[in-house]
Amino acid sequence: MIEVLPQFNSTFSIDCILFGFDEGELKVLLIERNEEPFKDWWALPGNLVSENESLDQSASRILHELTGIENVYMEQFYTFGDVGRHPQGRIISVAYYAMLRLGGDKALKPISNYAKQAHWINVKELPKLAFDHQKIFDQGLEKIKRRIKHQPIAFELLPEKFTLTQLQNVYEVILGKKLDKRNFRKKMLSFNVLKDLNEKQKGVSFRAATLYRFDKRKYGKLFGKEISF
Amino acid sequence: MIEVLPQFNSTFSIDCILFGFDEGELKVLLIERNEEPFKDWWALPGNLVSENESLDQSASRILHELTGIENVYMEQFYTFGDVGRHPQGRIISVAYYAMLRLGGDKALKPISNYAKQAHWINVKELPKLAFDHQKIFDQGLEKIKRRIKHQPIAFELLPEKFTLTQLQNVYEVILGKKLDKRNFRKKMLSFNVLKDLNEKQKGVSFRAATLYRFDKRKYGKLFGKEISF
DNA sequence: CCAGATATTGTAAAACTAACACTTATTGTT
DNA sequence: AACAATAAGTGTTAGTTTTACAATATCTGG
Repeated sequence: MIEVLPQFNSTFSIDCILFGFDEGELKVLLIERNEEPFKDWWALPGNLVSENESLDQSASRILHELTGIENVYMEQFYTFGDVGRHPQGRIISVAYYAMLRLGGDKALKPISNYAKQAHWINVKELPKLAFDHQKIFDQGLEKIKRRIKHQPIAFELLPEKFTLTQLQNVYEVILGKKLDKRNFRKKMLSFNVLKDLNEKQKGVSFRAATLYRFDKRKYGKLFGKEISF
Repeated sequence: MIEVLPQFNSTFSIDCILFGFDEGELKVLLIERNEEPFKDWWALPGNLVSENESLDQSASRILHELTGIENVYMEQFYTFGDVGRHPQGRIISVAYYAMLRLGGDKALKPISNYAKQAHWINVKELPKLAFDHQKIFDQGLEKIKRRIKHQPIAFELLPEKFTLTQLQNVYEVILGKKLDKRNFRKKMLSFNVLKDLNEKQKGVSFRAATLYRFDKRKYGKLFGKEISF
């Protein structure tokens, strides 16, 4: 087999935007870099793709290495390849995003040593980011805004059992606008993808709300159809 | 500056899906390869990215080299990076699509010598394609189906002056279903992006239809809003 | 039992969608 | 000049979806 030799040094990497939802705010997982270039800067978690893994596999591996999390569906959304984007050579980056449940069972395991620390940061209070990561982030946020309007993916950010008000909050925070409570509930329930658990919220000092669970089986039927908010 | 050396030979390419519309059919531009691998196979036009060009620039260059066409908006839609996708090494491909007016002023100039020939081929009669190009094509077609439902991009496939029936044909062919004539016209005109040219079709042996032009200024206002068919 | 906090519920007007068929204009033919 | 052929052009109605809007119910803690 004749190998095609690249005419110049080049390679490709994955960057991940991990969205989380906590205390009524949309968060993104950032790491503080411990190595040059951009030492001490905040950045999206990412890494070079290895020889024997596909892009999707690479994204899963990187997510796992950086967070300990497995079995999360990540979606590729864009590839960033401006000439000067990486100071150490021609490296293009394939960007993925995922939406995670924070807290609960899946706490974040320590991050590999290439980062000083990792934190969930409110998307409204982002620090200056390394490389072109601000651009990547902005585009990722736009992507989930569009997606959440058409597919009921907001569940992925919530604990397994959640109230309709919590769900509405997710929509409001991502879309950046208030929604009408009655209309939201009517519409959401009409999709028939929420299972009423006949169970109430606990530990609140006011009327407890009904808990719901996302019904994957029914979701399959909805998938493909378009919904909107 | 410390260069990051890739740990293995790898590089990246662009593949373009060029959609055209002719004789009531959706077409795609394919080349017949003149070199190994996949010599004599049909393939999407594509090439390696050069050192000093961004991905977008590379896509424009490749489009120009292969078709002589310039100033067409191409949109990146996905990056294909399975391990075995290219028999000559680890080459991932960033895929773009564009919608072109066929015929008229912009005839295709001869293709560079790396292809035996290039042809516009009906998307319903595709030959077996090289590499993973069938997969790339399928995904590109899905993409424009989704996009045409939400943004009035069908114009890009038509000559500058067109009739409503021609426009409806584009929608029907891409969406793969018949649309109601009255409802289509009502809706399309309600977007206010078509300028009535007070001019009639010529050379037809039946009642001549009114010609319209796409109004870019008004389109700007619509953009962002969602429409649907 | 009262105050505070949030959950839960319905209705009416407006906008949009979907279904449906006949008349008009033009050309070419007899 | 009539007419056959062909596609252009046009409205209405019923059904569905969206929007706007506010009072009552439930629970907790003091």
